[in-house]
Amino acid sequence: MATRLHPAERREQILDATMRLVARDGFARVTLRDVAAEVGVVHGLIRHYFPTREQLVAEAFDAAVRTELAGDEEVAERVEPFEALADWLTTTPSDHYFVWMDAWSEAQRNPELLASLTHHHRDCEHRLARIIERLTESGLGASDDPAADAKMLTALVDGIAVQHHAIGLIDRAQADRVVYHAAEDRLGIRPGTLTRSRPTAARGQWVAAAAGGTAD
Amino acid sequence: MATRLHPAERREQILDATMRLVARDGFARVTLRDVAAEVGVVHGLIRHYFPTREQLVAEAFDAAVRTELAGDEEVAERVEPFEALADWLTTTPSDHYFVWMDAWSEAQRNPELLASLTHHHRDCEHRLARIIERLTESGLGASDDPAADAKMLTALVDGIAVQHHAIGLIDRAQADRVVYHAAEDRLGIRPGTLTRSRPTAARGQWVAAAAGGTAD
DNA sequence: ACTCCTCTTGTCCACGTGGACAAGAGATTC
DNA sequence: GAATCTCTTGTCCACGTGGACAAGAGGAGT
Repeated sequence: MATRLHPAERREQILDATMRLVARDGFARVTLRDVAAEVGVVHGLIRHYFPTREQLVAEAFDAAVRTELAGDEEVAERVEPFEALADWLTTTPSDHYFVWMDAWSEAQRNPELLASLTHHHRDCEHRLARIIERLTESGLGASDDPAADAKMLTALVDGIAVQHHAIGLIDRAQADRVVYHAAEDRLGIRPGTLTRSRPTAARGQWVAAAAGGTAD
Repeated sequence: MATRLHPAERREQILDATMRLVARDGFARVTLRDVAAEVGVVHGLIRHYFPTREQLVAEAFDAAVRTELAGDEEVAERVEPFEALADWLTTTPSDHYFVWMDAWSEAQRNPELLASLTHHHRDCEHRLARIIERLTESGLGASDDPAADAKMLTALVDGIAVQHHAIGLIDRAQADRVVYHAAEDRLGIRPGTLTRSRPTAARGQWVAAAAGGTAD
């Protein structure tokens, strides 16, 4: 039925399909048969590429985040620090955050996923620390301890994302305001400097807009 | 087999058992049969009390949080503001946070759970705002907008909890430090004033210590 | 044309799932 | 003591699950 693909392509196709389903249904609810149906093959084939369901979802998460973050670092180095900072603080689209939140709880039962999560979280934090360093170097802001400030702001962004995306307690504008305000305060930036520059979800989304949910 | 209980007792027993399992396995993995086995009854009985699995877990979460928070408000009003603040910011035990994190992602697929989550999150935030008000009234701190500061600190605490409990990126001391420092900074409190007073998890835990995990 | 080799399929299994339901057990009421 | 009501049980169902496996399909290399 399905035309024969190069193994690498097929693999990637499976990982993509997996993430699409994880974004919609959560890690725990994605079955091999769902993934197979999404790809358009028989469920036995999924097992041919990934020995267990756990490995499949962990690898899919890792690949997806890797893709999501690819190139961001170079972009962040090129644009001016304020824009890089504002982007870092606010541009993660909603469906990506659902996956992160789900990963937080799923990681307790999936060591591979935990490892991936730890690695990428640390990576994101380092990137923010680098932006803060550039900010300090160029005299646009001040930070005694970029790593500590990055850690605090990372936590704040995650917590605000929960309030916005998961609980729906605040809208996007409020979420931006809280985060920008805290960053300006913490980094000695004149209030009102940080603004959202990129439109939401400039990067590719996992869940097609056709699925019916709003993009934000 | 199981001795006959008053309906209300039996109900509560089922809700307790459910939360114990949710804390261990996550919302998505708790089955009616698991709950029945935990209580020591037949799985049909669970259905007698709760028509669907969704309602069971949502109600269990609601009841558990209600119990967890009961009395805290009165305590917070009695003790001095610094202690109330420090307690609010840091005393939630690990297994409780696992449940909260799990609820964040589960809420996307369980409207009742979302409603409960929204309600309790708002409640927690209000309680913190009240503590901040008392702080300002007594001249121990300053806040132009207690609600906004409470929102920001709530988000920070949640985000730090993710880094500590879920990802294991930082230890408890670091987590405390970040949160206390941010609160002191935000509320005009002299650095180093806030300290952890209560031992961890003074309140009842959902997962027995005998389960093997550390209490923190 | 032939042989490999890997991708791909279809089918099988034992098991667990949420849900349904009739029958039984216990207390309460009359 | 009999009727009633609700809690409780055991058993049944159709379905979906992860996993296993033999057989087939289709290129690549010779």
